Amino acid sequence: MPKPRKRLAGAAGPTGPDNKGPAGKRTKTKNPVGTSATLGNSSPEKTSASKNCGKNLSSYWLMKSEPESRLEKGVDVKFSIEDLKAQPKQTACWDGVRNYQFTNGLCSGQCLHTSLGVLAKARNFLRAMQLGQEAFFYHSNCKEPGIAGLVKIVKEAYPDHTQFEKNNPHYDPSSKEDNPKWSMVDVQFVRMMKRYITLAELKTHYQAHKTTGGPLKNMALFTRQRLSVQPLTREEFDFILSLEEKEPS
DNA sequence: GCCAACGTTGGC
DNA sequence: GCCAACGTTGGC
Repeated sequence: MPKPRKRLAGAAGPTGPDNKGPAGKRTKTKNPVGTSATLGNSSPEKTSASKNCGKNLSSYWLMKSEPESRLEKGVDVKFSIEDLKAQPKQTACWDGVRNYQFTNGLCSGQCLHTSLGVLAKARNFLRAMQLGQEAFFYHSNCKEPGIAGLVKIVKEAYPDHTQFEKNNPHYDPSSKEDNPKWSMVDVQFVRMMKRYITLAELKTHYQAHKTTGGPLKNMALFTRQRLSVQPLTREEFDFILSLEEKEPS
Protein backbone atom coordinates (compact mmCIF):
# COMPACT_ATOMS: atom_id res chain seq x y z
CA MET A 1 0.00 0.00 0.00
CA PRO A 2 1.04 3.33 -0.50
CA LYS A 3 1.18 5.29 2.35
CA PRO A 4 -0.55 5.48 5.37
CA ARG A 5 -2.88 8.03 4.98
CA LYS A 6 -4.42 8.87 7.89
CA ARG A 7 -4.94 6.53 10.36
CA LEU A 8 -6.53 6.88 13.47
CA ALA A 9 -7.76 4.73 15.82
CA GLY A 10 -10.57 5.61 17.43
CA ALA A 11 -12.76 3.60 19.11
CA ALA A 12 -14.36 5.84 21.14
CA GLY A 13 -16.65 7.80 19.16
CA PRO A 14 -20.00 8.11 20.62
CA THR A 15 -21.85 8.00 17.44
CA GLY A 16 -21.34 6.18 14.30
CA PRO A 17 -19.88 8.21 11.65
CA ASP A 18 -22.01 8.68 8.73
CA ASN A 19 -19.66 10.11 6.42
CA LYS A 20 -18.81 7.96 3.73
CA GLY A 21 -16.37 9.54 1.74
CA PRO A 22 -14.52 8.32 -1.03
CA ALA A 23 -11.94 6.16 0.20
CA GLY A 24 -9.31 7.70 2.11
CA LYS A 25 -6.51 9.37 0.76
CA ARG A 26 -3.34 9.10 2.13
CA THR A 27 -3.07 10.90 5.04
CA LYS A 28 -6.13 12.55 5.15
CA THR A 29 -9.08 11.91 3.69
CA LYS A 30 -11.22 14.13 2.47
CA ASN A 31 -14.57 13.13 3.15
CA PRO A 32 -17.07 15.76 3.41
CA VAL A 33 -18.07 15.84 6.82
CA GLY A 34 -21.37 17.33 6.95
CA THR A 35 -23.46 15.47 9.30
CA SER A 36 -21.21 13.64 11.48
CA ALA A 37 -18.79 16.36 11.82
CA THR A 38 -20.73 18.35 14.17
CA LEU A 39 -20.56 16.03 17.03
CA GLY A 40 -17.59 17.21 18.76
CA ASN A 41 -17.81 15.35 21.92
CA SER A 42 -14.80 13.76 23.03
CA SER A 43 -14.76 10.19 23.50
CA PRO A 44 -14.35 8.78 26.87
CA GLU A 45 -10.84 7.86 26.12
CA LYS A 46 -9.83 11.22 25.22
CA THR A 47 -11.48 12.71 28.09
CA SER A 48 -9.62 10.55 30.36
CA ALA A 49 -6.43 11.27 28.61
CA SER A 50 -6.97 14.90 29.11
CA LYS A 51 -7.75 14.47 32.71
CA ASN A 52 -4.86 12.30 33.42
CA CYS A 53 -2.19 14.35 31.92
CA GLY A 54 -3.64 17.12 29.95
CA LYS A 55 -1.00 19.50 31.00
CA ASN A 56 1.58 17.39 29.34
CA LEU A 57 -0.28 16.68 26.18
CA SER A 58 0.77 18.32 23.03
CA SER A 59 -1.47 21.03 21.71
CA TYR A 60 0.13 21.25 18.29
CA TRP A 61 0.38 18.69 15.54
CA LEU A 62 1.74 17.89 12.13
CA MET A 63 -0.32 15.72 9.80
CA LYS A 64 1.02 14.23 6.60
CA SER A 65 -0.94 13.91 3.40
CA GLU A 66 0.03 13.15 -0.16
CA PRO A 67 -0.72 15.90 -2.65
CA GLU A 68 0.12 13.82 -5.70
CA SER A 69 -1.94 10.98 -7.11
CA ARG A 70 -0.99 7.51 -6.09
CA LEU A 71 -3.11 4.41 -6.21
CA GLU A 72 -3.50 2.27 -3.20
CA LYS A 73 -5.56 -0.82 -3.89
CA GLY A 74 -6.94 0.94 -6.87
CA VAL A 75 -7.95 4.04 -4.97
CA ASP A 76 -6.24 7.37 -5.39
CA VAL A 77 -4.92 8.53 -2.07
CA LYS A 78 -4.16 12.05 -3.23
CA PHE A 79 -5.30 14.70 -0.80
CA SER A 80 -3.65 18.08 -0.90
CA ILE A 81 -4.42 21.16 1.09
CA GLU A 82 -6.19 22.47 -1.99
CA ASP A 83 -8.39 19.40 -1.86
CA LEU A 84 -9.20 20.18 1.76
CA LYS A 85 -10.13 23.75 0.85
CA ALA A 86 -12.50 22.42 -1.76
CA GLN A 87 -14.49 20.32 0.72
CA PRO A 88 -17.79 21.51 2.12
CA LYS A 89 -16.98 23.70 5.08
CA GLN A 90 -13.35 23.15 4.11
CA THR A 91 -13.52 20.20 6.44
CA ALA A 92 -12.59 16.56 6.00
CA CYS A 93 -12.17 13.49 8.12
CA TRP A 94 -8.67 12.25 8.54
CA ASP A 95 -9.07 8.54 8.01
CA GLY A 96 -6.86 5.69 7.15
CA VAL A 97 -4.46 5.90 9.99
CA ARG A 98 -3.54 2.31 10.64
CA ASN A 99 -0.44 2.64 12.62
CA TYR A 100 -0.51 2.15 16.23
CA GLN A 101 2.49 3.82 17.03
CA PHE A 102 1.77 4.03 20.49
CA THR A 103 0.47 1.10 22.14
CA ASN A 104 -0.06 2.61 25.40
CA GLY A 105 -2.60 5.08 26.17
CA LEU A 106 -1.04 8.41 26.05
CA CYS A 107 -1.14 8.72 29.69
CA SER A 108 -0.07 5.45 31.00
CA GLY A 109 2.63 6.65 33.18
CA GLN A 110 4.18 9.31 31.15
CA CYS A 111 3.07 11.94 28.87
CA LEU A 112 3.87 12.88 25.41
CA HIS A 113 6.95 14.87 25.78
CA THR A 114 8.81 12.40 27.78
CA SER A 115 7.47 9.43 25.98
CA LEU A 116 8.05 10.65 22.50
CA GLY A 117 11.26 8.88 22.02
CA VAL A 118 9.83 5.62 23.09
CA LEU A 119 6.22 5.50 22.38
CA ALA A 120 4.90 7.57 19.65
CA LYS A 121 2.13 6.22 17.61
CA ALA A 122 -0.03 7.92 15.14
CA ARG A 123 -3.18 6.27 16.30
CA ASN A 124 -2.84 7.33 19.83
CA PHE A 125 -1.84 10.78 18.83
CA LEU A 126 -5.03 11.03 16.91
CA ARG A 127 -6.94 10.13 19.96
CA ALA A 128 -5.18 12.78 21.93
CA MET A 129 -6.19 15.58 19.62
CA GLN A 130 -8.59 18.06 21.11
CA LEU A 131 -11.09 20.45 19.63
CA GLY A 132 -9.60 23.65 18.39
CA GLN A 133 -6.00 22.49 18.37
CA GLU A 134 -3.97 23.43 15.34
CA ALA A 135 -1.93 21.24 13.05
CA PHE A 136 0.42 21.84 10.18
CA PHE A 137 -0.76 20.26 6.96
CA TYR A 138 2.34 18.58 5.55
CA HIS A 139 2.69 17.42 1.97
CA SER A 140 4.59 14.14 1.79
CA ASN A 141 5.76 11.76 -0.88
CA CYS A 142 5.89 14.45 -3.51
CA LYS A 143 8.35 16.55 -5.45
CA GLU A 144 8.82 19.14 -2.79
CA PRO A 145 7.73 17.88 0.62
CA GLY A 146 6.90 20.55 3.17
CA ILE A 147 4.35 22.39 5.26
CA ALA A 148 1.61 23.91 3.16
CA GLY A 149 -0.79 25.34 5.66
CA LEU A 150 -2.63 25.21 8.94
CA VAL A 151 -5.69 23.21 9.90
CA LYS A 152 -7.55 22.79 13.17
CA ILE A 153 -9.29 19.91 14.84
CA VAL A 154 -13.04 20.34 14.60
CA LYS A 155 -14.08 16.90 15.77
CA GLU A 156 -12.19 14.71 18.17
CA ALA A 157 -11.52 11.02 17.63
CA TYR A 158 -14.40 8.77 16.60
CA PRO A 159 -14.42 5.44 14.81
CA ASP A 160 -12.91 5.44 11.34
CA HIS A 161 -15.67 3.97 9.19
CA THR A 162 -13.22 2.91 6.50
CA GLN A 163 -12.01 0.06 8.69
CA PHE A 164 -15.34 -1.73 8.13
CA GLU A 165 -15.61 -1.18 4.39
CA LYS A 166 -14.36 -4.17 2.48
CA ASN A 167 -13.36 -2.40 -0.63
CA ASN A 168 -11.65 0.39 1.16
CA PRO A 169 -7.88 0.34 1.12
CA HIS A 170 -8.02 0.75 4.86
CA TYR A 171 -10.35 -2.11 5.52
CA ASP A 172 -9.32 -4.02 8.62
CA PRO A 173 -11.08 -7.36 8.94
CA SER A 174 -9.83 -7.74 12.47
CA SER A 175 -11.70 -4.72 13.71
CA LYS A 176 -15.15 -5.24 15.15
CA GLU A 177 -17.99 -2.79 14.89
CA ASP A 178 -18.62 -2.99 18.57
CA ASN A 179 -14.98 -2.39 19.38
CA PRO A 180 -13.39 -0.39 16.59
CA LYS A 181 -9.63 -0.37 16.43
CA TRP A 182 -9.12 2.78 14.44
CA SER A 183 -10.17 6.34 14.83
CA MET A 184 -10.26 9.45 12.81
CA VAL A 185 -10.67 13.13 13.50
CA ASP A 186 -12.14 15.92 11.42
CA VAL A 187 -9.95 18.80 10.42
CA GLN A 188 -10.82 22.15 8.92
CA PHE A 189 -8.69 24.40 6.78
CA VAL A 190 -7.43 27.46 8.63
CA ARG A 191 -5.03 29.13 6.24
CA MET A 192 -2.18 28.56 3.85
CA MET A 193 1.31 29.23 5.14
CA LYS A 194 2.48 32.65 4.02
CA ARG A 195 5.11 30.74 2.13
CA TYR A 196 5.64 27.02 1.66
CA ILE A 197 8.08 25.76 4.31
CA THR A 198 10.00 22.94 2.69
CA LEU A 199 11.31 19.83 4.32
CA ALA A 200 14.78 20.82 3.17
CA GLU A 201 14.55 24.10 5.03
CA LEU A 202 13.22 22.43 8.16
CA LYS A 203 16.00 19.90 7.97
CA THR A 204 18.62 22.62 7.79
CA HIS A 205 17.27 24.10 11.00
CA TYR A 206 16.91 20.72 12.62
CA GLN A 207 20.54 19.90 11.96
CA ALA A 208 21.73 23.25 13.26
CA HIS A 209 19.52 22.95 16.32
CA LYS A 210 20.89 19.57 17.20
CA THR A 211 24.15 21.26 17.99
CA THR A 212 22.89 24.59 19.23
CA GLY A 213 20.02 23.24 21.25
CA GLY A 214 17.50 25.20 19.19
CA PRO A 215 13.76 24.56 19.09
CA LEU A 216 13.73 21.94 16.35
CA LYS A 217 16.40 19.75 17.90
CA ASN A 218 14.01 16.90 18.62
CA MET A 219 11.44 17.46 15.91
CA ALA A 220 9.48 14.27 15.29
CA LEU A 221 9.54 14.79 11.54
CA PHE A 222 13.21 13.83 11.70
CA THR A 223 13.43 11.72 14.80
CA ARG A 224 10.31 9.60 14.18
CA GLN A 225 10.26 9.69 10.46
CA ARG A 226 7.43 7.34 9.80
CA LEU A 227 4.84 8.92 12.01
CA SER A 228 2.00 10.22 9.89
CA VAL A 229 0.45 12.17 12.73
CA GLN A 230 2.90 13.70 15.11
CA PRO A 231 2.95 16.10 18.02
CA LEU A 232 4.85 19.36 18.05
CA THR A 233 5.94 21.27 21.08
CA ARG A 234 4.88 24.86 21.36
CA GLU A 235 8.47 25.89 20.73
CA GLU A 236 8.60 23.86 17.53
CA PHE A 237 5.27 25.23 16.38
CA ASP A 238 6.18 28.84 17.09
CA PHE A 239 9.58 28.53 15.49
CA ILE A 240 8.11 27.13 12.31
CA LEU A 241 5.54 29.91 12.20
CA SER A 242 8.33 32.44 12.58
CA LEU A 243 9.95 31.07 9.44
CA GLU A 244 7.04 32.41 7.42
CA GLU A 245 8.33 35.91 7.94
CA LYS A 246 11.83 35.11 6.86
CA GLU A 247 13.50 34.52 3.57
CA PRO A 248 13.89 30.86 2.78
CA SER A 249 17.22 29.79 4.09
C1' DG B 1 10.00 -13.24 23.94
C1' DC B 2 13.72 -13.13 20.33
C1' DC B 3 14.70 -12.09 15.93
C1' DA B 4 14.74 -12.80 10.82
C1' DA B 5 11.88 -11.92 7.05
C1' DC B 6 8.85 -9.00 5.17
C1' DG B 7 6.09 -4.82 4.23
C1' DT B 8 5.47 0.11 4.36
C1' DT B 9 6.80 4.99 4.45
C1' DG B 10 8.55 8.55 2.24
C1' DG B 11 12.85 11.21 0.91
C1' DC B 12 15.69 11.64 -2.81
C1' DG C 1 12.23 4.16 -9.29
C1' DC C 2 15.58 3.20 -5.62
C1' DC C 3 16.33 2.22 -1.23
C1' DA C 4 17.00 3.41 3.89
C1' DA C 5 14.50 3.42 7.97
C1' DC C 6 11.65 1.19 10.71
C1' DG C 7 7.28 -1.10 12.00
C1' DT C 8 4.97 -5.64 11.87
C1' DT C 9 4.56 -10.56 11.54
C1' DG C 10 5.29 -15.08 12.64
C1' DG C 11 8.38 -19.17 13.46
C1' DC C 12 10.63 -21.07 17.00
